Amino acid sequence: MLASATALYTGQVNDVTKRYAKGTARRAEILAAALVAYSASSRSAPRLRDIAQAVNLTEAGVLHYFESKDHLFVAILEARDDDAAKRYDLHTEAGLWAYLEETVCTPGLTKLFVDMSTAASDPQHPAHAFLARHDPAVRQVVRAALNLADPWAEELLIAAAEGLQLRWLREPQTDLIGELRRLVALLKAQPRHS
Amino acid sequence: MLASATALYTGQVNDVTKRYAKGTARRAEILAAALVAYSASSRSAPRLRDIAQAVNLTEAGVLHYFESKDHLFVAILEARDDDAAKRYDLHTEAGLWAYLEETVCTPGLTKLFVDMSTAASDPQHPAHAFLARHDPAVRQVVRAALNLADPWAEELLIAAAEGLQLRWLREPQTDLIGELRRLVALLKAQPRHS
DNA sequence: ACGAAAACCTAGTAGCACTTGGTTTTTTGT
DNA sequence: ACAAAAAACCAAGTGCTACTAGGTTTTCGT
Repeated sequence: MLASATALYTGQVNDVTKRYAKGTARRAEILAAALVAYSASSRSAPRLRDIAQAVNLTEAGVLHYFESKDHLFVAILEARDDDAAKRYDLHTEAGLWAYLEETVCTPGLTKLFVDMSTAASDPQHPAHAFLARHDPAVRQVVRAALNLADPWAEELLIAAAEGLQLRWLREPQTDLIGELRRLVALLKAQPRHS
Repeated sequence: MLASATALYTGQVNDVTKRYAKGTARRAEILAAALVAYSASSRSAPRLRDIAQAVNLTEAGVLHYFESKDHLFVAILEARDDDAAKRYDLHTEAGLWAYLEETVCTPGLTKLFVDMSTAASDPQHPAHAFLARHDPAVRQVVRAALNLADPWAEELLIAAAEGLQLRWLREPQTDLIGELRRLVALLKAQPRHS
C-alpha cells in the first residue's frame, strides 16, 4: 500500500455515470462490505455472492455498479486512496507514518493490495491501469515526506515496504512499521550520491 | 524466490507413492510444462486444460499426479528448490548471486512464487506448508552466504528481494540484481548491533 | 403525475477445477 | 512366460462461480 492520493492525479476521471442518491450510497456500501469480506476470507478472494448478501443485493445487483469483480476490488483501493488523501497530510513524515499505521491495522487491505499488485502484471487487468497511476504517486509522497538521499533509496524503501507486507501476510507478528522506521533511519544516515 | 534448498530440510518427506518409470517421467514432464504455461499466461494462473494438452494428457490425467492444481504449482517450486540445491553452492555469496541471476531470468517463476506466497496466507493452502519450510531455509542460506550484521539485516534483505520481485512483475526493466547488490553493500557497511 | 433513466431481480450461460468409475498399459512375482 | 496387481489414463459427469440477457420496479426531475 504505502499511501497514494488518487485525488492528486487529476480530478476523478472515472464515475462519469449518472446516479441517484440511493445509487451512490449503495456503491459506497458495497465497497465497504467488499473490504470486510476480503478481511474475513483468509482464503483467496471473497465470493461475489457473499458480498452481495452483505448488502442485501443479488450478484447481478452488485455487477450493476462494477464492471466485474476485479473492477470492484480495484475500486476499493481507489476509494481508499481518496480517503487517505483527505484524512492525512501525506507530504509530511508524521502524516505518512500515521497513515501507514492505520493501513496496516486494516486486515484484508494488505492482502487486497498484494493480490491486485500481482494481477496487474496482466496489462488487461483493471489493476494495471490503477497501479500505473498509483506507483508514481507513491514515489511522489515518499520523496516529499522523507527527503531521502537519492532515487535508489526511494525505490528500495517502497520495495521493502511491499515485501514486508507479503511477509506480514504469512507472519502477522512481523513489526512492519518498526522495520520500515529502521530502514529509513539507515537510509537517511547514508551520504548522498553514494 | 531467493534460493531455498528443500533438500536441506530433511530427506524428502513427500513422494511416498509408488510409480512406474513412465509415471516419474510424466510427473517431471508435467512440472516443466506447467512452468512454461505459467510463463506464457501473463493473466492469472494457467488453466489445467492447457497444461494437460501440452503433455498430451487430459485434465484428469494431470490430477492423477497432483492432488490439485495448487499442489502442482507448489510442486514446481519444490522441484526448483531441489534443483537449485544441486546446481549451486548456495552457502557462498557467489553461488547465491549466480542462482538469483538464473532465477530472475526465468519468467513465470517469479510470478508463481509471488502468487503462492499470497495464497499461503491461508493455512489450508498447500503453499502454506511449503513456505513454512522454505522461509527458514532462505534465512539459513542468506546468513551463511552473506554474513550480515544482524538478524534484522537478513529479514530486511529478504523482504526487499520479495518486494523487488513484485515490482519487477509490473516493470520488467527493474534491475533486481543490481538493487539487491547495492542493498547488501549498504548493509555490510553498517556497524554490527546498530 | 408522468416519463425516462437508474436500480434491481430472475433465469439463465459458460468456464473452470475436480470426481467417479471405469479401461488400458506397465510392472512384478512366480 | 504369464497371470494377477497396480499404476496410468480417460469419458462423462458434478458443482461452483463469475457474468449476461432481458425484464420489472423504483427513483426523481420537470
